[in-house]
Amino acid sequence: MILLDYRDKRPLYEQVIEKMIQLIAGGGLSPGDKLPSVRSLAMDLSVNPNTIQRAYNALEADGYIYTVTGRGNYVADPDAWKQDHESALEQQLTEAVLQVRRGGLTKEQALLCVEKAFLKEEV
Amino acid sequence: MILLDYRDKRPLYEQVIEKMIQLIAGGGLSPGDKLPSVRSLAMDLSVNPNTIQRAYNALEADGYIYTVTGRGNYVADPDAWKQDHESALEQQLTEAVLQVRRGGLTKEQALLCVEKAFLKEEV
Amino acid sequence: MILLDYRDKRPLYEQVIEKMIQLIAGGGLSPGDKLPSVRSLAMDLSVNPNTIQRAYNALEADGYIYTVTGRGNYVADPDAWKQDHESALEQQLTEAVLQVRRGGLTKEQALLCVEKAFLKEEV
Amino acid sequence: MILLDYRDKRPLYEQVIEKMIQLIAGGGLSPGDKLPSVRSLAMDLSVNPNTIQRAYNALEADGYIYTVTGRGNYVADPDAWKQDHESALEQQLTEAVLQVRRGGLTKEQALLCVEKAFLKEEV
DNA sequence: GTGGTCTAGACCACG
DNA sequence: GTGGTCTAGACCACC
Repeated sequence: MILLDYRDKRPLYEQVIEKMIQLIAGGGLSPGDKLPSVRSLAMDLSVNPNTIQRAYNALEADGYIYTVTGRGNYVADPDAWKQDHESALEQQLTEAVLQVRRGGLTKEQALLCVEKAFLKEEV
Repeated sequence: MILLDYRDKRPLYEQVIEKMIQLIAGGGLSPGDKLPSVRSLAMDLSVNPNTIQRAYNALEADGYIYTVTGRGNYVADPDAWKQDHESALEQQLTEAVLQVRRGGLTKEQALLCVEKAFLKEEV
Repeated sequence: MILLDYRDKRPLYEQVIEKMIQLIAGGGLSPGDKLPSVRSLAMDLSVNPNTIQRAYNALEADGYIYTVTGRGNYVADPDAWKQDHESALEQQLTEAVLQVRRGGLTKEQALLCVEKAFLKEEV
Repeated sequence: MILLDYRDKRPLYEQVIEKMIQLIAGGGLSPGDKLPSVRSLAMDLSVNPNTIQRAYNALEADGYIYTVTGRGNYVADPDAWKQDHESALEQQLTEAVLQVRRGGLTKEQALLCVEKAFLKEEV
């Protein structure tokens, strides 16, 4: 369901969050679907349950999932996060562009990068 | 000359590196110019000299500056890093775009972000 | 695993880097193998952990190893550095030959030195 | 007469020694020729006189020049250093070859480097 | 005075 | 316990 990259410098729970959001926003998981339990996913990924718990907490705080104590975690209704999600992505990208602009990259080069990133089939 | 942001999560020396590269690539410092000495810059920023040393070492390793022991650090010839620098920036941005794309952002939205980031006057 | 030469004028961390590269390039350490931890190697060599840290950082920057925070350091995939490594060695040797040539050594004498250096069994 | 490279990591006096030996062994300076005075060469190179003094001392110790107090420094008779000089160069190169060999370079690659270094016209 | 290296000891994030 | 960062203070080489 998810594959972790141990060479990635970011904390593992951030990777879990990112992958989960991708699954949810990409349609791999539909509203109401049950997420794997904290313990089982932790086993799957050979990771400490705390790591998964932390990720699920963050996902719930951001409205992507909701938790029913004693039953499990479920994908939330899209209405709750759709706009927030997109504006967050836009802000993230705008910040990245600003940074390379500070480094001296021109607008044309930046636009080319966008084109290039949207060329490849696989994501 | 440089201002550190203590709320920034990244290590201090990385901030120093980034700011210095911006100064050099942006023309604030010209080839042959002398950088502030390790100790004086450390004093200015209220930071340990080792932190500055580390940043200068990295800048030298990447060809942005060169060091003359007992004399100081100087901005290197642009030929050495110009292409590497730009291709690194492009790769960085492409990676960022790919990431938001995975999050579900469309190409149109991405292009808009670039426009937006290049609108503002200040950098 | 490694032996430091305290009479060597070069910094200790450079010696560690060199020995590690020899171990990796020489096959003494295979891709995926775990390196000794920063602290344990520091203990072994009676050296400050920072010194080892510095060497490992350099090795990672050059692609010889990769680091997983909280887990350890591992030998990287050879594809990443094999060509870079050889071309660096060749450049280093060519530079050395040029230097003795400037000193007046003939090509024949230089070739003899190579033969001599490849005669001895031990490396 | 001599040009210093401030980017060179070695001490300045070592550069002066090397350049002088090249001049002498290469025939740019003949036995009996007068070297520039410590003070004048120091002025020329914008360097502290101590640096030149140190180089001249080393050159005299190795038999390349001889000093007449109050008169100046002169190129010595080749018989004094010719063999020492060559065997020193050979030892230096052999050591360099051993080092790249330890790094995994093959004998064939090493021989190629020698050929390459002797191809270029300029020295 | 300059940069460079090393040590000692502290704190943090991750697991 | 793992690596990573930062500080403080010392010593060295070069100039």
